[in-house]
Amino acid sequence: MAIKFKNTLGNKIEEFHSIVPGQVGMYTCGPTVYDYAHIGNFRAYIFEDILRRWLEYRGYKVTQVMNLTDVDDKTIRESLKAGLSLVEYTAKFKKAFFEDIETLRIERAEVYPSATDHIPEMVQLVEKLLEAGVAYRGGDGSIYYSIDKFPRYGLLSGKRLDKNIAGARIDNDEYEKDQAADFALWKAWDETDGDVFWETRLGKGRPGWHIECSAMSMKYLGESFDIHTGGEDNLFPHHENEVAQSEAATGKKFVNYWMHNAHLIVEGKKMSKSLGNFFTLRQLLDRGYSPLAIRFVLVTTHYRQQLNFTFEGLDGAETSLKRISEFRDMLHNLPEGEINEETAKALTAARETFESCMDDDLNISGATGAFFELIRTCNKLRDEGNLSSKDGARILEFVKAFDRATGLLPNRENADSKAVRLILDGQEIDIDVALEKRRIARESKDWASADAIREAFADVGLEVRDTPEGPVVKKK
RNA sequence: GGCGGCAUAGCCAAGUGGUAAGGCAGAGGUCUGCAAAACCUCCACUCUCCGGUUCAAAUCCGGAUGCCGCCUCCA
Repeated sequence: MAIKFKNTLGNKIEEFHSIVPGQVGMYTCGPTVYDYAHIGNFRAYIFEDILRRWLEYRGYKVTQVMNLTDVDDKTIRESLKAGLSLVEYTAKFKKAFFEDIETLRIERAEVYPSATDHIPEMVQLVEKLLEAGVAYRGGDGSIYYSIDKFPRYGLLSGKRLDKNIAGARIDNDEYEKDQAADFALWKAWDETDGDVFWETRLGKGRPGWHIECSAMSMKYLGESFDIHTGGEDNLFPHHENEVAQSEAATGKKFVNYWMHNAHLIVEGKKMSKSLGNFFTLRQLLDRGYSPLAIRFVLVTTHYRQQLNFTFEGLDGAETSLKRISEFRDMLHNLPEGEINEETAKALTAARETFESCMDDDLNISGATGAFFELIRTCNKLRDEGNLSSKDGARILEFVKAFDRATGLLPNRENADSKAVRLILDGQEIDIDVALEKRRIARESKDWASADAIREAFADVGLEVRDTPEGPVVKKK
């Protein structure tokens, strides 16, 4: 079955077919590196991560390009405020960004181009647009794109120029431009830019925001490529402008599939600094939430559905992850035996549901539902004594596949218990010794001593569970 | 004002014509010295509301209400 995606261009769900069979080129809108990224930003990056993981799962070789916007109004303003050069300032947040995506287990893109490293490419593209007659120099020396020259303008976002755009902005300072909705390709330097400028054939200045994505995507992915993603807010004007710039310059279709993720809200409200519900990843980690729980919350809601981020949900995510983790541990500790037909059937069903849900425009909620159903079925079979290590090995293959697609599995905690020593009655003792002491205490029904030993385990973050096969020590 | 999206239990959330997945939380139970884990049972006769189409609607159509996004570089 083919993968299907909701294509913003045309606003329909379509079968996905790449330009080159077996390969996908995708451009995913990345961060503007002027501050630490917040969970709303990460929702977009996680959606893009799930997208690339699923394409890889289905056998595509993915080339993902994610831009780093390191020159724009905000980066300039903040670097000036901080008294740092633009390069120094943005370097700090580039580093933070890479740390954060690592924390959230977001797979690395193939290329992370920075805008400031691609000024020549942008200049060249702007020159092409000037030659083509769709760009002009405004009264302020900046170069603007004339949207009247591009008949398809508005096709992607569904905006109609006559109705909305012209009337929407009431900005009487826009005298430099022919038309209000024209946008800057190249911004002539002025004093608010400080020492941020490039001397180019276009004059002294800096690139407009939209041009970097056209220039860099085409450099690394070609003039036409498969997928372009971003948050829904980028649809207009950013992506609309990208299409206009790119297609006017090349005469070719820029992108085949556009995908946009919905925003998130926090506790039912729009996330904003003034409401105090604005969170960076780092703030949530400081509150003690695990990276994987945050990932779980961001991953398990369909990307086109507005996500309500709640702390109750975050707590629930921690529990859900523990359940998955317990399940995997269980599969590693099964008795010898033969393959059980019932297990094989449940496994096949779970896998098919999982995969068909993901193929259907990345329906991750349905997909994880199938996975949890398998967990319950298998746990039950295990309780009944109908699950063997052979079954376990097969199921583990699917568990690994689930992890490849979602990145949700906790690290396997092979609690290196032997190395840990406990403090009991002020004395340091080995785990094995403690367990033996506890066994003796329990045999003589000395529950107080037995519980004290369990407490000692708890003090070093370990948990003792009594099972029919004897005590098991696990990390908490 | 223009355009678009969404509304399913305490919370998160799937389901797009055939009679409400899944997770978390909660209640009771099995097992256990106690725990933990796991399992079992219960937890939406109903999908914001009002009409309509249909043998049949959470699903399609119309209307109302509420929330969200875009319409100056915010994922």
